[in-house]
Amino acid sequence: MTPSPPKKETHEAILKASVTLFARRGYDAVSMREIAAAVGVQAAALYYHFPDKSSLYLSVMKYAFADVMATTAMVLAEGAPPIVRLKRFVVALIKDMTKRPELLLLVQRERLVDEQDRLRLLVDEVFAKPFSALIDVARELAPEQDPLMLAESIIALVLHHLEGGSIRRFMPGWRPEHEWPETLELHVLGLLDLLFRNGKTIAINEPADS
Amino acid sequence: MTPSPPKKETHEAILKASVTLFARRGYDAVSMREIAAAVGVQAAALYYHFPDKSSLYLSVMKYAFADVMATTAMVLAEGAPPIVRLKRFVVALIKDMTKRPELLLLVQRERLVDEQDRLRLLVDEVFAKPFSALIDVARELAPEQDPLMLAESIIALVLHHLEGGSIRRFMPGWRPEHEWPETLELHVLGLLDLLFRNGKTIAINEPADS
DNA sequence: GTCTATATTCCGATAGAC
DNA sequence: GTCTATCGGAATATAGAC
Repeated sequence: MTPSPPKKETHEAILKASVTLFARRGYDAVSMREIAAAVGVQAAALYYHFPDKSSLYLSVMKYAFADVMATTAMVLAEGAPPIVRLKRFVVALIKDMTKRPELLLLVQRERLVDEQDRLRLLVDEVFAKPFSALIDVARELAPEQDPLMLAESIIALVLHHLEGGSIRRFMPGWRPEHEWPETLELHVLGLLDLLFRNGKTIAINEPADS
Repeated sequence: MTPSPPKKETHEAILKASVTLFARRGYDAVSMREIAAAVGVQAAALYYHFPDKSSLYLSVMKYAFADVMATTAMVLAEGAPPIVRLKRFVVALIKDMTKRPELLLLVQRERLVDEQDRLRLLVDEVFAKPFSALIDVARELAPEQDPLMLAESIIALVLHHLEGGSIRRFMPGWRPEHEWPETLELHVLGLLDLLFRNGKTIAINEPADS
């Protein structure tokens, strides 16, 4: 028998391995040979499944974000006071991005690209819907503020902490618990109480989520 | 005469051109030939000034951030109420990063690197001092909060907006004024008043800055 | 579908003339 | 200090056998 029998699922195996590699090291730094090695095939086999490297990358992005943000958007739409929906969104976002850190890395890298087509695609297919829901909540919660700016600030508070891990370790005063998701959750929810409840805590009674 | 007479300032010209290239496209995507072309010399000439590409990159980082953050740290140390110092810091940070967007890009890219030596160096030589000052202000301003988390959140509120430009343009509800520095300044200062002054505005009486 | 083999291009870096 | 010329290697991608 052949040492590695031909698999029917190579296509998806390529996508899966590519997500990890592209996320950790970026498009330029990852070679087709490397992806092939991770899958267990020769580099030439990749070109049977994808026409070239950049097409593969686009497929990887669609594959990686296929299901995300669906539950996140749902949390925002439920019938509850806006501050509660917002807090649930923050909790869900922290959990999702902690569970799949590659997604965060892919977005971080994509924000550095200036190919408008790719960005447009990513926004339309992944972010547009939950972001609209978040803007609606922001408008309801603080009508006197610019809803888009406020929505981005909420996202900033969550994502910047999660993205900063590698560099924050060296900042003066850093301790390991600064990397814990619970620490971030407590911190951001506290800020939201300060911002919209004059510091009074409001419970959120966790709904079933992802 | 030779068409391009040998310049004494080639060393700095290399650094200057490299800042732009590395910022816009990243370490891997920029070739030595490309840098040389931007300077107007042959690739081999670069190796007279710098031993190799990674050494060049390190020199580029030191060069780019040499003066920045110095004035920023000063703003934080002045004798004034902590909320005022914090607001001045935010204003200075927005101005600096708007004036030199390459710096923002370089930091964005560096946060995706996991070479600990490089990150350690960048933090020690560039960020440690102003960040410590920011933490001190945060501690003074809100003793019940974790100062490091709060400091990072302040930075998040500024940087995330500035970094998001390319992708935010496609978000639903976006308008051109969302890219204006004044819009961001007004927004963040408003949030700080909500957070630490129960919504009451406090003026900051701009000091002389960079 | 996957392989081996290879064409082609580009990379970082060096040698040596001037 | 900068040049021309080039080495050695690794990259993407293709051709054709199986």
